[in-house]
Amino acid sequence: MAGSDRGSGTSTPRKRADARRNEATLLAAAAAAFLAAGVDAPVRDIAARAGVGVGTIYRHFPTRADLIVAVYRHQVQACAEAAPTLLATSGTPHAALTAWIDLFVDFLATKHGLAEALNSDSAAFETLHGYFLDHLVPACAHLLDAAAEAGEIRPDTNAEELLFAVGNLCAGRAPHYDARRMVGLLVAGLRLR
Amino acid sequence: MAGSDRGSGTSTPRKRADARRNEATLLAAAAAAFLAAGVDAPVRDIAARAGVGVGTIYRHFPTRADLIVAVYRHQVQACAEAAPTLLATSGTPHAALTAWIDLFVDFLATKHGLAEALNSDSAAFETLHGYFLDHLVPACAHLLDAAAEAGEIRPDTNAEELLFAVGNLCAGRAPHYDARRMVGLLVAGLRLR
DNA sequence: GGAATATACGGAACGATGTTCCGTTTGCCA
DNA sequence: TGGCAAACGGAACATCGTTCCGTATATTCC
Repeated sequence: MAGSDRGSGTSTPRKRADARRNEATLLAAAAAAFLAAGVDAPVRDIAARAGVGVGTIYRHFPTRADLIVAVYRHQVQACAEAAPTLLATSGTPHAALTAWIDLFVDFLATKHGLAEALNSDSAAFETLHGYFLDHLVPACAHLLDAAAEAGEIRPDTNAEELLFAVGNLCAGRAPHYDARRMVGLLVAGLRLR
Repeated sequence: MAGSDRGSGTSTPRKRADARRNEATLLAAAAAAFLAAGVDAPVRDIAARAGVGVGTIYRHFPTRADLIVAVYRHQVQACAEAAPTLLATSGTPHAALTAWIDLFVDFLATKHGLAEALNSDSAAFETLHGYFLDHLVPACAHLLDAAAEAGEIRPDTNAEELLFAVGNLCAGRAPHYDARRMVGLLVAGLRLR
């Protein structure tokens, strides 16, 4: 986690100093651009913010998904790690599930275009899709299992599908639309009656 | 509804024959293009299919939303009109609601990109948004009211928000994602327990 | 310290797409 | 039939993602 000059197995020769510097600059620039214009911010804008050419972006982050993942990696990880904690501190598994999904919704709601990108079937976003799924599905499945075992929800619920649905509900904004409430309805629909 | 040469109040002079012909051709071409490539089909493709220049498209349908509305107008109307029928023939209001929403989902699911466009907050799609809302919200509200009155669902449900959520759930496709099931969960969440 | 070399950089260039604009064509009416 | 307003076509412009290659520079080796 802390190491930075080791690749997978075969030793990666270590990148040039300017390359590492640019990568960090680019990450900061992208974060700023995403905040200002959403995750669809034009490549040229990000490059300009970082003071580099567009080629440099593509060299470091071949697809937009790679850049998005790099920018939000820590927040996704934090979200995933919150699941067991919530399960331990909440009254019931269903309460923990609800709280955790709220966390996820809060995360998505503050990133314009992220939910849309997440649910795009474009091949370019497959990496993004995969990253989120790899990290968040196990966390969600854990909560789902606990709630199912406690007899609170129907046992056949698929974590991947649920997260995808939540992502969809968070995509798009409208005057009288509250994604949180709709997600709440969805989670309520999970409950056994 | 059947008249075609009257504007609002001041008499519209009636369009030229070639203009009327092109409009019909364009509608057919757009329908075909939407079917083949989704509602985001390139303007040039539609123009080519119709054998007209791109300028002609913009003259008849200033925004893509106008074109989409024109293409799907009849289906939307049919969907709206199905609501009272379903209410009369279904066992319970909630059953009618479920059936009607299934209808809506089926409609959306067969139009690639429509749900996405519907929930886009882009100003260009405001017309589309408005059209769907104007026609479908009353139909849905009717069913919602009936179900609420029968004590089947929570009475504070907003039709516009619900439809928007259903649209969102239908946007985006993934290997293990079934929009119908998720919509079912959402509607189940409406029920009083 | 001073080349040699691989690495990284910058930005021009290309293709796709939406949108506008204006010279040309054509239906319509007198 | 002549004239004009309506409509047309498609070139032209703007934006954006993506690629590519000549140039610059960090690193290494002597």
